[in-house]
Amino acid sequence: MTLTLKDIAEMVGVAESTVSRAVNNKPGVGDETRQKIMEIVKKYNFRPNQMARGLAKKETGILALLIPDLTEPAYPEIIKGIEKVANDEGYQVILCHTENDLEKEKSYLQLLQENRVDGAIIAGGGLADQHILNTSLRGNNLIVLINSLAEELLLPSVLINYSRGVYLAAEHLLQQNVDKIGLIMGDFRDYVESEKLSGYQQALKKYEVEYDNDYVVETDGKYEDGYKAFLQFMNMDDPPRGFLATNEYLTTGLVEAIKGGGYFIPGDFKVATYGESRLISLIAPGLTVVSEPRQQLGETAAEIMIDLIRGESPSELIKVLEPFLKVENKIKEETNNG
Amino acid sequence: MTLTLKDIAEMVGVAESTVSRAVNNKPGVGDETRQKIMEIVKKYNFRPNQMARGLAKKETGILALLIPDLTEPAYPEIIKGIEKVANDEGYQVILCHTENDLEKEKSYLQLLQENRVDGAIIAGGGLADQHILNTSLRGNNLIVLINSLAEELLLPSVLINYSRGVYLAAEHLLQQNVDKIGLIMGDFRDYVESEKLSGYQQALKKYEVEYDNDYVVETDGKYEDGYKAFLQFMNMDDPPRGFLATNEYLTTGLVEAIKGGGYFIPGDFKVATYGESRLISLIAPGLTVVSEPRQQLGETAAEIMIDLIRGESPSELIKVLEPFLKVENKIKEETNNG
DNA sequence: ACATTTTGTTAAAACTTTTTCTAAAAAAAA
DNA sequence: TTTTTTTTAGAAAAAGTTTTAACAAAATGT
Repeated sequence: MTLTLKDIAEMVGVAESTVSRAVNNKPGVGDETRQKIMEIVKKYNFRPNQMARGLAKKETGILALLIPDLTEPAYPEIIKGIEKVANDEGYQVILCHTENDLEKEKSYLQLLQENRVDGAIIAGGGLADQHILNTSLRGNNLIVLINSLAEELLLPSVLINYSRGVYLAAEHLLQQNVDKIGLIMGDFRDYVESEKLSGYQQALKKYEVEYDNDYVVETDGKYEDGYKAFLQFMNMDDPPRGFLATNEYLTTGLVEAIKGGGYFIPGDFKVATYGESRLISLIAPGLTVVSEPRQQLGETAAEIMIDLIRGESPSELIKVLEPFLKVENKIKEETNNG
Repeated sequence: MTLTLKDIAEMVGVAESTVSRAVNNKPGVGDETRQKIMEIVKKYNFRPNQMARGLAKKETGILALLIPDLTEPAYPEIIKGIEKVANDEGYQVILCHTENDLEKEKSYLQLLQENRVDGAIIAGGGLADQHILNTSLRGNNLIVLINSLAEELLLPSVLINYSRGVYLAAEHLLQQNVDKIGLIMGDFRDYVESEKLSGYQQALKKYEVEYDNDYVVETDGKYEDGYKAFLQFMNMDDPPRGFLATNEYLTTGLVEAIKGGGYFIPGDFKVATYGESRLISLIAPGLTVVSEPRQQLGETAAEIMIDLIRGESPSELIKVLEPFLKVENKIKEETNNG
């Protein structure tokens, strides 16, 4: 049998409201009364029923976290960050694995409507944006986005400075006198990928290297695409001496193709990749990696969420975190000017 | 403004209890009354407040899922299975990332006490067992274990037949006339690992190959350990021509060492590994893999949990699922007898 | 036609906590 | 000492749903 406030009130011989105040560390309870109550609370390890509390306070203490794909290496770290902040502030996190399925996403967002959660953090977006408009999720419903934008809806977002990340990686290659860099990317229409391309172009411009479309391939972002891209590049008259791939799948394929061709990294080819992962560090420990502060990404999103819940509007609607470069496992200081 | 049962009752002109019955598809409501109610419910997209419902029914509709480490490749799939069943049955899953931290685990288990969750599924166990005894989590508290055992506590468990998995892999190697198999393992004291060793021994016995301790190495289960193990084996007078590693980290290290030595798989060495993963399939697509029904593992655990919640005791306390062999990406029929 | 069962519905109680209002007691100020 | 203020505590209402008991109306059986 779990005790209730009422039980404790009876035991101590006070009113329930007094026990409630004592348990919640609120003023209005005398010292000896408080002590007597807390003694019993401790003895029986009493914890207030969260359902009742939720009903009374119109809060649940639960956040929904919508994730499209748990196997993406970035998510466990992001989740960790969110959980950390949320738990520290007394919130629990419900995991909602959407698998890029609109229906699932839709049904998860209903949790908000049912007052089951105090807010929803949506990672990886894409589907969400247009969708949220159609649902009744407006006004007082609390949503924070990770890695996607919905400015028209005035939803807060936490992002990485993708273009800066690719800029740093390209710059690093250029500084090693690799002037022809093969860029292997995912879908251009994706906001994140388009930002990355822009970073590449900025770096070339800065180092006065002419941009040449032939050195950029757009792919589906899979392992095979990275592999094929290398072979394609090697058929060029003037093949690149360095490569930059924008996700771990592409990079893995690329590296395997390079190794398969009997070449060595970084002796024969310099390779940089966007995004850290165990896969990458195992396959090619010497790679230059653009590292994102993923845990911080999650922490920031959770902080904004909790601020929103508490009625404080965030200082900035869109928060951009800076990536940094890890050159062969050593962290490189971010240079300001070349 | 979100509507309540009361609002709808007023609109239709019936009592709240009638609306409640209609919404929950319960008997005792006339056909036209039911229809009138459901019309309004649909029109305003009414959803009952889960806090109030939880309070009244003494249920939350939420399950806690304790996971030690999200980056382990098995967990996303297990989680998927749990979520699937849970959601189908109207439950949400709270993700509790314990990071093998006793304190975190402890605090998460308090969720049960606070009536925040209807039950907890604990994956990977280890810490939990002794611990649960000390907490007040006995009697009516609902716990299901995944990949660990706590028979003394009579907690239901869902397991994989680890020994059978390793048996199948070893058998496959033996059938290819690899009679010396280098077995690279994690910590023997771990129940799971000890089971795997037993499977290896069973296979040798079956094929009348003498067990030799020199061909078995116990390690910390990391990448480097797999790498070093290969070098160690190659220093033997009669090195193995085949290897069996019991997790993906060991396997990755092993494979890299083999490749690094200029050897080929499966030409020079046959390699089998326990547990599928993207890493493995990318690095060495030709490996023989012991594949676990991970999603089913999650589904089964969730099913047992929900049965328990509904007051049905599970048919068997310990449920063991069978792994199967994937020989170079082709699923091999499980043979009954050699 | 009467007793009995079934059906449809309501009113009230329950679930536990928080909050607001109010009364009493204690402390401080006049 | 009296008045005012502050502190402490209780009683009651509110949160939104489900559940129970109660009751009337309708249907069935005799």
